[in-house]
Amino acid sequence: MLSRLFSEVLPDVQRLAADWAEGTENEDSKDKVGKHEACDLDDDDLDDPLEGSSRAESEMAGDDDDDDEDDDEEAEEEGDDENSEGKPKKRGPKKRKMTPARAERSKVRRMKANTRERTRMHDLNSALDSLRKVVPCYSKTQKLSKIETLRLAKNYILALGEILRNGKRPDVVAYVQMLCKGLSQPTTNLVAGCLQLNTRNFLTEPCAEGARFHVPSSPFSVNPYSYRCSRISSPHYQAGGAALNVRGHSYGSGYEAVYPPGGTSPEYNSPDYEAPHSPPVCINGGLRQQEAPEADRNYHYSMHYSGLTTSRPSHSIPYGPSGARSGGAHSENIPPFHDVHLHHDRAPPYEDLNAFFHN
DNA sequence: TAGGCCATCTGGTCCT
DNA sequence: AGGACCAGATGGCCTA
Repeated sequence: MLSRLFSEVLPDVQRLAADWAEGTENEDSKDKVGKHEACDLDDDDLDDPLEGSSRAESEMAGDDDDDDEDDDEEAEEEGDDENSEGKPKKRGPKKRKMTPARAERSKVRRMKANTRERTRMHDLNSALDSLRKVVPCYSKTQKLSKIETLRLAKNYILALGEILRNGKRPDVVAYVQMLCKGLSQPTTNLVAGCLQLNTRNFLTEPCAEGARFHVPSSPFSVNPYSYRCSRISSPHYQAGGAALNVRGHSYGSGYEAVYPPGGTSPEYNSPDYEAPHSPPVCINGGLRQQEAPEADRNYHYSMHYSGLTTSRPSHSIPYGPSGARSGGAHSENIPPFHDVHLHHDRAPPYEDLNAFFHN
């Protein structure tokens, strides 16, 4: 599975990087001119505040690539190292005067370095985009942030590892719990929505009956942080979690656990599964409860993903068009599914999970 | 307006 | 020497 993942991702990354290199070459040079001038001015005009520091030294070292045309400058620079101001003479390489020629070379070097760095970061972002496409849910319009993408990918790998290790069909609830460990509330909702789970169900029902997979320090039970993710905490993602406030509020009614039809008790036993290093899921952090309009609340429809229909009615959770769960005492805002996909537009979650065993 | 996220620039360090 | 990688700084954009 992992090898498949890598074999899928790597070509994508390479292709995307190549595409980008082609497509943005001109853009880059344009960009360079505009933005770098200011920086280059800094280089040339700013007095170095770190006199005698490593920065000054490195600058000197960087200037060692002087060609012959600087040789004639050496003589006049010799005198500069004499401590004309009475300061103790500095050790190490002599600081050379920033002649126009040297400044020009320094500028060129810096521009080249900047371009490389930009390219590198773009490649990194391309790789992240590829990663976004292979983690359990993917939205074209609401991208997961970088950090959330990495967290989700980590959880995904761990979850797949659990599945392989146990060799058993997992419980969807526990599976989603694993996926969402340490993720922000909006991301949690996104993933849960992708997997056709009511977020709150697994928030409030941490384990199916008999499940051994328990998150010891479950991020769903306590939220010491208020972690907010502006990128995906857009109105689309105003989450049901907002209604679930762990800080002394009770939200007992209206919750129904959603278990897979005929789902077996999960046998997760994951001692290796580390507690989240990142701010755990935010139950109410920064998210307002959004009550769906009455019309929405009364509007039922089966979730439909692009190219995906659920064959299991009991997995179809009635949601309003705005994502609000209908018919309940609470609203449940779920991401807009028209552009949210299980990666590769695969089958519904349970078929998805089954596929893990048959690969 | 504050905070999160991001792109970019920059200098330092390490490696080839 | 030059490139890759990294982390800090900065400013812009977006959302609550």
